[in-house]
Amino acid sequence: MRIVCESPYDFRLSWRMFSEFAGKNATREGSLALWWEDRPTSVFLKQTAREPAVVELIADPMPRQTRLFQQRMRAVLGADLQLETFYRRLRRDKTLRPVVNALVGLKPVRPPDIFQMILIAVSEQQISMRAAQGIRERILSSFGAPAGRLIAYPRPQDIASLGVDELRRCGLSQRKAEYLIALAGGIAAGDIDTESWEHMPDGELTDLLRGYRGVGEWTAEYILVRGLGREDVVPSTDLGVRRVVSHYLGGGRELSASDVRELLEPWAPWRGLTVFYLLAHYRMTQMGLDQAQ
DNA sequence: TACCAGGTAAAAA
DNA sequence: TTTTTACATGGT
Repeated sequence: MRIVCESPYDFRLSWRMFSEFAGKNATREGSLALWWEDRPTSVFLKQTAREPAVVELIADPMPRQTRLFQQRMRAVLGADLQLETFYRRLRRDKTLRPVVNALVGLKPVRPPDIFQMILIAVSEQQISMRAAQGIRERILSSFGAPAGRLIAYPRPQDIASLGVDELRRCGLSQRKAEYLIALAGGIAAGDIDTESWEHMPDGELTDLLRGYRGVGEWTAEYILVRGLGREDVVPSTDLGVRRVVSHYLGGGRELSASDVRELLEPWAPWRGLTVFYLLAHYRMTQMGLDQAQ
């Protein structure tokens, strides 16, 4: 299967950011596992051309409804995201110009499934990314579905039927286990209609999500920007966001959430995407830029 | 060892 | 109504 993406697009660079904490759900080299047509499925992705940007994809087993699958993969890759206007705007700023220029073709990769994103978000509440990753690995091992060498995240119906202590044994807190089981049950039963989330306006959807137990401001915004590709949404209370915004735009001083909102105001309607670029640049600067290539 | 890490809900004040 | 507390793991 062949996916043509809006260029510029650098798949390797983009995938690095996604796969860093993916554990057994995805490899650094460009494969991932997901449930598709009721089967755990492995997908292998590789960019074969730059201009136009083409990603070749092989799925195992191959989906029957290839059009829907292609649509999903386009969303995962951010195939329709156009970066040029965003770049033109950021390059007018002398601080952000080098950030953009170091990361040309970077797009946020979306988790292939919205419940997977919910699970990631809840697991990352409060504790470090590393600690959360360990917990997710145990959830994958215990309740995920092997697909080749990888493991697909459990579906809502898989989590809905669990007892709280089964998730606690993976390292989730009592509370988080309750949140996830209730959310999974709501989705499995159809009371929570994640399909309808796709086309709701940012503010309305954020409010809806915050109505669910376990989903506060941070989690709702995190799901919107990372899970649904909402380019303007920023979890401004997020410690990592406050750190990078301070580093690049705030002169290194400690920032409150409202400081973050104020400093990012000029970058609408790409505030979320701007922060993604800052986070990516910061991370790569820490690791050394050569490794990023 | 203690404390913090890409928060949240519920108890206490 | 606002403030404080418990919670889970992993790194320092």
